[in-house]
Amino acid sequence: MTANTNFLAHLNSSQRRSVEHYCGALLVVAGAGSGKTRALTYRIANLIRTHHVDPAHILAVTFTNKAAKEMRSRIELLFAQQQAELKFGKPWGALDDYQQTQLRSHVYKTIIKDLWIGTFHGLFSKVLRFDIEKYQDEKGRTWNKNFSIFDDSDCQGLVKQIVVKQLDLDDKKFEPRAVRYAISTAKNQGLSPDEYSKQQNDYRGRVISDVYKHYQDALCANNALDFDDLLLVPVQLFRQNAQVLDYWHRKFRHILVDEYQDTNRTQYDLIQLLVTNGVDSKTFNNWEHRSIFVVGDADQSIYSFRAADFTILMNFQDDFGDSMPDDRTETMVKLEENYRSRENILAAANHLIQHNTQRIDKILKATRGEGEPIFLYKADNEIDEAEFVVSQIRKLLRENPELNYGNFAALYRTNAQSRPIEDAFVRSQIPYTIVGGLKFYDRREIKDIVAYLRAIANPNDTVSLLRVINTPRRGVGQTTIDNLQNAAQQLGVPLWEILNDETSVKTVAGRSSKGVLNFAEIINKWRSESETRPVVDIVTGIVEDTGYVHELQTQGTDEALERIQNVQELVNATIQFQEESDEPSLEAYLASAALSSDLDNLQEGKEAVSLMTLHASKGLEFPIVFLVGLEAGLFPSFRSLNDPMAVEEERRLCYVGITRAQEMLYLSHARERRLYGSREPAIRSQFIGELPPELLNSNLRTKIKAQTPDRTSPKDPKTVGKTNAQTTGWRVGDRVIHRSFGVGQISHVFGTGNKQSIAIKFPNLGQKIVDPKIAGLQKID
DNA sequence: ACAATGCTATTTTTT
DNA sequence: ATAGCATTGT
Repeated sequence: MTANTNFLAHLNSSQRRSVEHYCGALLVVAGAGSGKTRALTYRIANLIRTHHVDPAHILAVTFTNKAAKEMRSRIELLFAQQQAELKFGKPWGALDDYQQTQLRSHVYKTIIKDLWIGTFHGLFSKVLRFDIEKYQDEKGRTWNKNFSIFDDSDCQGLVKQIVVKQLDLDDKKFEPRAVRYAISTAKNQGLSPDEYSKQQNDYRGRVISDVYKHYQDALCANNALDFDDLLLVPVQLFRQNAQVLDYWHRKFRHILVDEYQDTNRTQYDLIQLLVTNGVDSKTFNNWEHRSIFVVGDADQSIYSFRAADFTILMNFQDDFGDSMPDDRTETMVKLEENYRSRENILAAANHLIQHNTQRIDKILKATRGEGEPIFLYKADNEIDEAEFVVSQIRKLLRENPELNYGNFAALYRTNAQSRPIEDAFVRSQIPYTIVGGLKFYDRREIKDIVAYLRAIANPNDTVSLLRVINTPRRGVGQTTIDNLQNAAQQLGVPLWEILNDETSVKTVAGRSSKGVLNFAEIINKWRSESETRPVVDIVTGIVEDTGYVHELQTQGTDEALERIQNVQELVNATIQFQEESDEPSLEAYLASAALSSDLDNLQEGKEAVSLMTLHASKGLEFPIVFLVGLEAGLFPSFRSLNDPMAVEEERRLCYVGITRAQEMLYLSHARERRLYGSREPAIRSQFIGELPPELLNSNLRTKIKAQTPDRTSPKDPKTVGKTNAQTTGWRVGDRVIHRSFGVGQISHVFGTGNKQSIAIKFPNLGQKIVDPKIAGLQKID
């Protein structure tokens, strides 16, 4: 047991309590930089090492694939380090490279391989590969295990088809994007088309529900699922098939969820079902050899647009925990010591976030000394702002030889803001990597090749077939395609059945049949090859047989050249996939491609400045951070301005940004910014005024002073009188009327007295959390 | 069947 | 500003 004591030694008491948690429920409220990844990885190691839990019984959910990868590798290292002592009697560092690799690969085979670590989407798409054939939806629709995963643009295309072609509606009035979003929201609330339909009583709602039905038909016809289905289908399957649920419930005895504040309803349902085997959480109490361990920070909840709901985190104590107050509870631990940022940075972050009304009370405690003041730069325009970033990077590099480009990050609200910064970096020859924006797998050429792969894996995937039936050009035009599709529809068979039948093609396609037949032949050839050959071979084979790269070469433009490069990168990606994956099937590759994000490719240790959105920066840290574009309407986004809860989310986003910084933080805003091509005047963000002025240095003469009144200040006339009459007495179930949201029903009450906030469900707006002191609430009897 | 031209929405954030 | 889209022309 010496190894154990050793390994728990460098943890503080809260971390230690988390790591040593064995059975039952535990909520770890983990502030930014408080060592939550360490808590998670150590706990998994401790379950296996101390409690002899079989790795195959552990399910760990992360927010990104990158986090999953990192978690695996950290756990691997922990075990490898232990075994270094056991097998070689030496500390890890004293081993040579060969011994290290040998140990790591041994650990991988015996432990890591069996752990289920991944994102919700990744993990449950894997579950579906096993069990989707046991699922049937309310209309009897079924899927098989070769299902395709449709990305956002595939889905939007489907919706557009339905709106315009099938229902003959105006796509100005029913924007595919908006309709798709509505369907997605319905799915995230766990509503099937029928259930959704029942809730609609206006025209628009009924149309959307109609589109939703057709949309499900289309997905089914393609044997395809969208992102939301990857979670919703397992929930429905678990509910309709007790044996399937029981199997996974027995398998996943220890469940860990990271970033719990950003889970949505469906994700919660999955966790709830797996933990309790379908029993109500409140009556469930069989925690023998079983645990649920979630880590999160309500202050970092920034995905409500994706239906994330941090009240799920705030309800954890009632759902799974002992519901005791904070000072007596056994099922919650707070990690409040911050090991990342300097005190000045933390003070700014703490100060800012206290402007929010709805949060779990928590403050980050500094452990690393005061540090430099925060610097605020007021730029003339976005170009000046970018040049400021450049000049500071140069200055800091000059003055601090230990720094390199990799220690810097520039964070912004929207992807479009990267442009001027990129331009400035190019001019100044500063190396940079940009994370996010256009994803690798969103590039046209990559989507083309992947469409071939999808069509090969899943003959019913008509969307993919249509994408590439004439790519590269093989003389198959729109009329031919229409004829083929009509034929398929008349016969009630998937398009592929027509393409695969020579006589049909010749009758329907006439002169164009040569191209169609050639296409079908290529698909057939590689479909049979795919049974034995690895994914790389299929990719290179497709590229070769279709003349895809050849066509690009004849074009010879710069753009074409870049596309060729990207195709080569795809080949490399498949090789890498094969090396890293323990199940290198075509289906598994396609799943990983569909669910991968650009973020996953961020290599640390590369000497380049990182550029990314604030959302993408969650979970990362950098010695020096530039937070740019702090302007009203940009950050906070103009879409949030009339919704107090949305502004709170923007503020949390700002909090996330600030807490990425370890040593130094630079904030900037421009007086004038180019937007859509024209210059627009800009005023600085309210968030700047919410930071403590004494921590800020600035290039301005005028002293910065707080201009926004403190919302909870008793000087605010609205908060006096009116509210004192009704600060207490809010109860779940009460019907209330809200100044701007209308009538709703209270679904939850958080906290007591002055710190109270309440969640209200509004029939059309969903759930909102409001501060009763400022919301102008009235109870209706 | 395909190229060229003009029009338009796009900008919140992403698994 | 610009890329992707739709409509038009060859």
